[in-house]
Amino acid sequence: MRVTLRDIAAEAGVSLQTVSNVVRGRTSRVSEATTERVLRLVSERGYVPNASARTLAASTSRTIGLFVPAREQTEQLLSPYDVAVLGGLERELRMRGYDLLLRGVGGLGEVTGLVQTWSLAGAVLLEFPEALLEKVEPIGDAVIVSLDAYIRNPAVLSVRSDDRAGGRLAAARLLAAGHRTVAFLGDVGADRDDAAAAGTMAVDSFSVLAERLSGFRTEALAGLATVEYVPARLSHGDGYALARWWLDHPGVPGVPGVPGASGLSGSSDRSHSGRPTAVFAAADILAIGFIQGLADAGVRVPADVSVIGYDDLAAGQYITPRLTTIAQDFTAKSAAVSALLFGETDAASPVITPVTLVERASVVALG
Amino acid sequence: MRVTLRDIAAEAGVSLQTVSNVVRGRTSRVSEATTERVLRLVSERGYVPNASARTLAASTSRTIGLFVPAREQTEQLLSPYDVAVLGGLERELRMRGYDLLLRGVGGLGEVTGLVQTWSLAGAVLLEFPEALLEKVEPIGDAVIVSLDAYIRNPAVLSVRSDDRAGGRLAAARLLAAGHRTVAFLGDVGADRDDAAAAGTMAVDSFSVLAERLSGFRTEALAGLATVEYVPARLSHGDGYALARWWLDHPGVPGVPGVPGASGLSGSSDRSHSGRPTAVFAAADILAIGFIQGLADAGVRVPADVSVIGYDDLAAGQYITPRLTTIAQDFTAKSAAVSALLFGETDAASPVITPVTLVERASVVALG
DNA sequence: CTGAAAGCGCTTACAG
DNA sequence: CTGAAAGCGCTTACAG
Repeated sequence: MRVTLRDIAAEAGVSLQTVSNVVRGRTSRVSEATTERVLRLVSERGYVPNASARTLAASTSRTIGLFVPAREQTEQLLSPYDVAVLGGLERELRMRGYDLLLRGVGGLGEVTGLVQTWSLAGAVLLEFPEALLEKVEPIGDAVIVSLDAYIRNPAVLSVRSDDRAGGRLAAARLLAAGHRTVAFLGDVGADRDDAAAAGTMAVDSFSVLAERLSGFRTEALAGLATVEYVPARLSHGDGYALARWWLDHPGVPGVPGVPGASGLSGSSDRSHSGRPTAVFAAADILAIGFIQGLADAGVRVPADVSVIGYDDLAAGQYITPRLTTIAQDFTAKSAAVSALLFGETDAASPVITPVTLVERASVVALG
Repeated sequence: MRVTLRDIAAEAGVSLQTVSNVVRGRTSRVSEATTERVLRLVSERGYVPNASARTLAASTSRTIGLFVPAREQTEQLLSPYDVAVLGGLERELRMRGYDLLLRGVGGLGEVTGLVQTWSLAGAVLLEFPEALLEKVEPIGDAVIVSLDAYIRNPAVLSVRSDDRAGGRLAAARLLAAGHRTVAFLGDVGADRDDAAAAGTMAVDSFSVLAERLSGFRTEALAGLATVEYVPARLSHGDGYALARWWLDHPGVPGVPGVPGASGLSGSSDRSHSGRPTAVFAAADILAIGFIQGLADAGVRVPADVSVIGYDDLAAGQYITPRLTTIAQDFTAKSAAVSALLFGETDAASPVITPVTLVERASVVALG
């Protein structure tokens, strides 16, 4: 039989309520002597609180839901990016005595249901489309936090990296290496206002990418470079397929088909649009796929094209050449999510986490 | 205010118990008419069951705990292998109406506590050392399932791949390619009986790897090959570092320092122990690290050395050359865990899942 | 096939 | 600083 609060109370000769107070650390209301006695009993008898009873009585649990869109059977529930976020978050919650419920969901209704069923204290929404996030309505007192979304919905707090700065950093790095014909890989999606105007939410926008592109373009243009925008989903497969785009690209005039043609070097001709000598892939997974696609086609990175990624996933260090990338601060991101979840006053939504350039081997000076 | 069973009962004009029966699908005890009426009300009023009340009353929850050893702050909670297992498991549980609690733990005491606190129906233990698993004691009626462990403890069920067959498959593949000097990369750990004799459990054994080695060695020896055993932790870093081992290896007599020396071709001299021409890394992550380490040292895979892995993680397709490997059936593994968890009669512990050779590009015929 | 009672183990006010 | 009561929303026997 499991030992309950009542058992401890009986043995200690105090009321049930006193034991409850001690167990929850409200020792200011209890004399030192009884606190000590109760604590000893708790440890001796191996008392563990019953979370269900606690939740039922308090109508809130020390549990946070982590929700991810449910995938096809063959796909993984969690992307490497999700895993990076999850690691820090689980740790953060554990330190605070909270537990984590992990679920793939098919829609907003499910998250509402789950939050209610479990009396969750909060929910974090990973990889939810912005259009969906805009529709979220408050669910009791649960705090709802999204990652990497640019939304107006006050019911959903958010944490994201400084995407625009990241884009700028990437452009600056390529500019510094002498590149003047560059490309952005990533799908910015439908324009938010277009979608709204069309009266539909079916068309989603990916503002995170739009921001990265915006920062990248601004900086690149200021450096007198030509920027090409190439839509692509953030997947290894899309990156891989993009090798074709690069190969089929009209070459530099006068130097057709020759990658990294020296004729481009130092060029500041903005109207000129030859094959990019450097590429900014808006996510590492995309960059990795792209590099592999090129490798399979016999194109060398960075000798023929420089590539810079975004995220700084571990996988970026496992490829050849090691990926130069814009690193996210995953620890800061987890901490921010948790600060928002627990209503810490120093965190105001949206929380924007810093971004840094990680120099490795996939970007090289032109010429 | 949340709508409860009692609200529905009042509106429907039936007892609370009847509503409970309908909601739980025990419709055999309820007339069709009232079932229908109750169901309509449930959906109209948006009733969702309260998991805490349910768990408290039934003293068991529809929740499974997934426990992983807690890591250092900098490490990720979940390895790519864990992610592969988790994906299928979460889906399996979701289909059955179960939820998943994910936790990093510091010891067995924590899992016991968590199982009790949440009245978990079951727990799955990922990456737990076998020595620890042997010490697990029954926790109420909770089903405890481990992955990839060879244990005698009847309190812990287990699911693993056919490690020995996997080892044999790897050896057979290398043999078929003409390799006769091969190596096994992976840490078999302390011998189980040695550890027991020493009266300590601090020294752990890794039977999964011992089995893979055993299968590999048996098959390789039967093919008259020389097998070298090289201890290494299953990490990218250890694999990377192992490039040194290969480079510093005494070369083939008469052909010092020349990798893949043709003098070796077709050799069946078992006493001869030159530099391995092929390597079986007991986990993909190790194989990937090794390949990169070699690449950085200017050694080409598979031209200079062939490499075969184990697991078939997605990452194996993201490197150059694509990794030839022994694939685990993660879907089968998830299904088996779930079958064990829910006491399906067709599943007897240990469940051994099949393994297959996935041919890609990192193994090539010698010479 | 349906109903009234007891109880799961806590917390939340409210008294002393 | 400590205690007795009520109640959270269900499920589990047990009656009819």
